Amino acid sequence: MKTKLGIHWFRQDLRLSQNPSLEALSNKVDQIVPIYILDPKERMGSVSKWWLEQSLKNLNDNIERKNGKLKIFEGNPFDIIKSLFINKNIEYFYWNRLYDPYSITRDKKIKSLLKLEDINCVTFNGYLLNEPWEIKNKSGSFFKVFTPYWRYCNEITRSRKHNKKIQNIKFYNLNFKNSKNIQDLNLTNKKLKWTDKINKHWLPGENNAQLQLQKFINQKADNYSIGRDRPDKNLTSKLSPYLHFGEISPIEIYNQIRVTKTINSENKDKFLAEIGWRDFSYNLLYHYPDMTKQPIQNKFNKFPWLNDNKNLKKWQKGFTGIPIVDAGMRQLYETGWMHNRVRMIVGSFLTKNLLLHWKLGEQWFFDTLVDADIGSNSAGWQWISGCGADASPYFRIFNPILQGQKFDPKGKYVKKYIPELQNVTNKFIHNPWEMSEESQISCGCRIGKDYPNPIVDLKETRNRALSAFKTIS
DNA sequence: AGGTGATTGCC
DNA sequence: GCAATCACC
Repeated sequence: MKTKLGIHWFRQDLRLSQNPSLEALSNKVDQIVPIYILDPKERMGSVSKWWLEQSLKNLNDNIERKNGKLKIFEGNPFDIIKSLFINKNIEYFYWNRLYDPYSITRDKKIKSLLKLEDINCVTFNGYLLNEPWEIKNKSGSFFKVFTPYWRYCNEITRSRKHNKKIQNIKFYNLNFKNSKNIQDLNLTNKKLKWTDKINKHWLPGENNAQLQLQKFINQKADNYSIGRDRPDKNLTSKLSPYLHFGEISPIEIYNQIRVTKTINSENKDKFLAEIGWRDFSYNLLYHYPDMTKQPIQNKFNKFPWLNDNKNLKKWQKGFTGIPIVDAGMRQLYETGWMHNRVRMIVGSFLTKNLLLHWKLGEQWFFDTLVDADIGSNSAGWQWISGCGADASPYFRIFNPILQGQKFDPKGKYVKKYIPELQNVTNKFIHNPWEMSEESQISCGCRIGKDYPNPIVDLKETRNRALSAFKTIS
């Protein structure tokens, strides 16, 4: 009897557990041929490439434990997929959907190709809690504000039935002459020392994603509601990169958190809402496919952004003279990640105080974050810069001194990433330029020499931003 | 998912 | 003198 074969195309679903496409395919075929295609046209940042390489290795290890091998390709997915069926006995081709405009267009074409070739092609949602096109408000439109969006989505996600699937995936090692090894993809630049540093901070892969979730549930979730805002404490889940690469399913996270009795409802609700923000971002991106490049409020096309490459560079490398901003930017560059509270602060500083275009921030974050994700990243930048769907401009000009004092009261976070400020007293840790000359000398930090003066005046630039907003409203 | 400046309320 | 509160940005 002929063995029935099907291909599962791995994309941002680099996991074997709770993978709807894999589960459905297992019920249709005897053995699954797992493939991954590196699509050079897909936007991917430097740090993401590093993560991807690690994650593919981990996935392949898990597949090899089940006697298969992840087949890797590089190039235009349409052409590669077309070539896979030549002289091969493959009847099924399944994948989990992606929701960014590039993937949607690309995958549509591939789906019609497979139809022509008479291959059974079915796709699944393994990436979001809900399909963006299914979520509508009472007037039949999509939501533009998070709170009502989440009230609705949380309810339907909660009341949905979740069947625990029993895994019995059988892989098959099928040979293709155009397949490659992971290292042939050249995802990491060996000359670049940058990713060596990231290495120390992260363990990519499905197995580690599960450990990370358990660690969050057991050690952090109890203090999440208040603790999540404190960059000086390690109380966030750090699941974002795993979610981006699909090393863990958002539905699984949602359900596990929901059923854990030891987490009180306030902490649960706050955390689930963060998972909700991720879906909300894709809800926006689905309905505003130009969102990565164009402001959602088009009056922002007239906004008087400044052109100042020097200030941009100082922001990127963490030399603005504002401690909480610099600490955040240095954390990002060093670890590939930044605490969310600080992301908002540095975003507000770039777009409001420096008056630099939010796209510049979007690009830098996309290149340097381990969790760089088209949806969350562009939605976040539009939100903080005030051109997003629900933004009101003056509402989000953060005062980085107050933010620092409130969320990093002892300057522990600032000192961790800015050694120059090591011996500055609590009183001045977020505004060191206000120290007397004697204090500067006695704490070994002369402002303007050991650590820069603020590159802009906070009060002045706040007012400048407000008048800039007036010119377009 | 804020900030500012003015006013009020309290010592 | 100062913290809490509010209206407005």
